[in-house]
Amino acid sequence: MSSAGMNSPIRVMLVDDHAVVRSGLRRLLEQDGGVLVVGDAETGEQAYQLYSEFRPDVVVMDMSMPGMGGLEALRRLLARYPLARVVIFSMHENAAFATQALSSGAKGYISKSGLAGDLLNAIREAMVGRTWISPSIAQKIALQSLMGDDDPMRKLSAREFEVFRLLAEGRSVDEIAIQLKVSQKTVANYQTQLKQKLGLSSPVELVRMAIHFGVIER
Amino acid sequence: MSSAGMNSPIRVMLVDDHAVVRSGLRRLLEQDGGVLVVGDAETGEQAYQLYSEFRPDVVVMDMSMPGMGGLEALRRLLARYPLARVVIFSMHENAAFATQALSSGAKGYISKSGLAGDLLNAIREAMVGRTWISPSIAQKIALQSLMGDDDPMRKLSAREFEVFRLLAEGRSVDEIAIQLKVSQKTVANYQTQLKQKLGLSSPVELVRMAIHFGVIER
DNA sequence: AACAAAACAGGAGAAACTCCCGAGATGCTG
DNA sequence: CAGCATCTCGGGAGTTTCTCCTGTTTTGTT
Repeated sequence: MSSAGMNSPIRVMLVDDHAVVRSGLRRLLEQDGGVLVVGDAETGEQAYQLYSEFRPDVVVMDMSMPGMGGLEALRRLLARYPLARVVIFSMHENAAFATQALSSGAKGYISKSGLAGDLLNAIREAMVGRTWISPSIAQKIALQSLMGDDDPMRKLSAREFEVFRLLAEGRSVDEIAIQLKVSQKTVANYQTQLKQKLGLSSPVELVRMAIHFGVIER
Repeated sequence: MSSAGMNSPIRVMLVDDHAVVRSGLRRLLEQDGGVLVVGDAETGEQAYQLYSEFRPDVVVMDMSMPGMGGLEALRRLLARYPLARVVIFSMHENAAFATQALSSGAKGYISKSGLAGDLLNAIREAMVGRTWISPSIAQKIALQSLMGDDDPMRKLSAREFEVFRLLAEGRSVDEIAIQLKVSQKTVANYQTQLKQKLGLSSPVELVRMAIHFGVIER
């Protein structure tokens, strides 16, 4: 990182659907961290539109947002602005999500339940092109890649994972089709593929697997 | 209960698929409790066949057994021998199962994680025709019947509950049909009814409800 | 005995899923 | 950059699975 303290601050854009969270983060980052929050957005769509206006160095994005959701937003943003540096800030203390986010191109994955310093670390690292992961999550990923407890979730493509998640949350095929703006046919086909890839025979097993790997709560 | 201590022991039959558990229980009951274990069985089917041979005063039966399972075994046993006194001995610290067992005619519902004395209590009470429930479970049932947290599970008949449980565990309709020795048609129909009674629209919600009420783990 | 509830299952049509295929996009990799 | 693999997306056609309705038989209750 560029040596001492008198540098110009890192320009950050916050994306989170909860206004209070955004305010809190802004306060936190600006007071503690040599960061300037140049703008924020409530949804992935908005982030996508405002990115070119704010021109942030780093985007800090919540993962669970209404609408397209963080993962989808991440991928679209990167598709349009390949040089964007995005740090995912998630409530999911969970390897499956992290893997997905990172392999979709995120520069960091930070758990909301971690320390404030972690987020700053991630932002600073992202700024210089490196990747930073919450220690607790790094631990989990490392562990499960060492153990044979191999997460079948990693075999899923981004889109597949998305469909998997939505299915597990109880959305119907039609709802998902609408949300992702594709045909029911496509979603139905994804569903079939998922069952194959994960070795599932019933929708019920899908849910249980999702719960087991922490993709959904409860 | 018949006054003092010099009575002939209570004749008990143990039904549990784990041999070690049976041995342990036998030891426990015979040493501490004025009980004579006159026989045991590993499955519901076996219990059904051996009942008339052993003629126990009380049957102590595990609830989660392979094959037909404890609930089914209980109901068949009682169908054939209406005077049988059965105490259910379960790993499920859980009101839904208890309610089902009791309303199927069990004389007691004891949690495996409870005290040894509870089981003896239940056996002695069953012997004289009374019903005994683990205090912790009694608490739960009492609480939820006082609170409006009304367990929709109680609206299910025994058979419905069974099908519900198996579905939630991820069994397919066909598997269930075979296991319960009924047609797929019947199971499919139960499934539809369940969704209606419980207000479920997707298999996913079924699993979640099952987890919420402790019918399945995780 | 009469009645209600539960268990069981068939038929017919609707909905959902599977399997197969192919087109267009993107991304590596030699 | 050409070639090959992967991903995304969806149509067609057939199969399976649900749903809704109906009816019989058993069981339990008053």
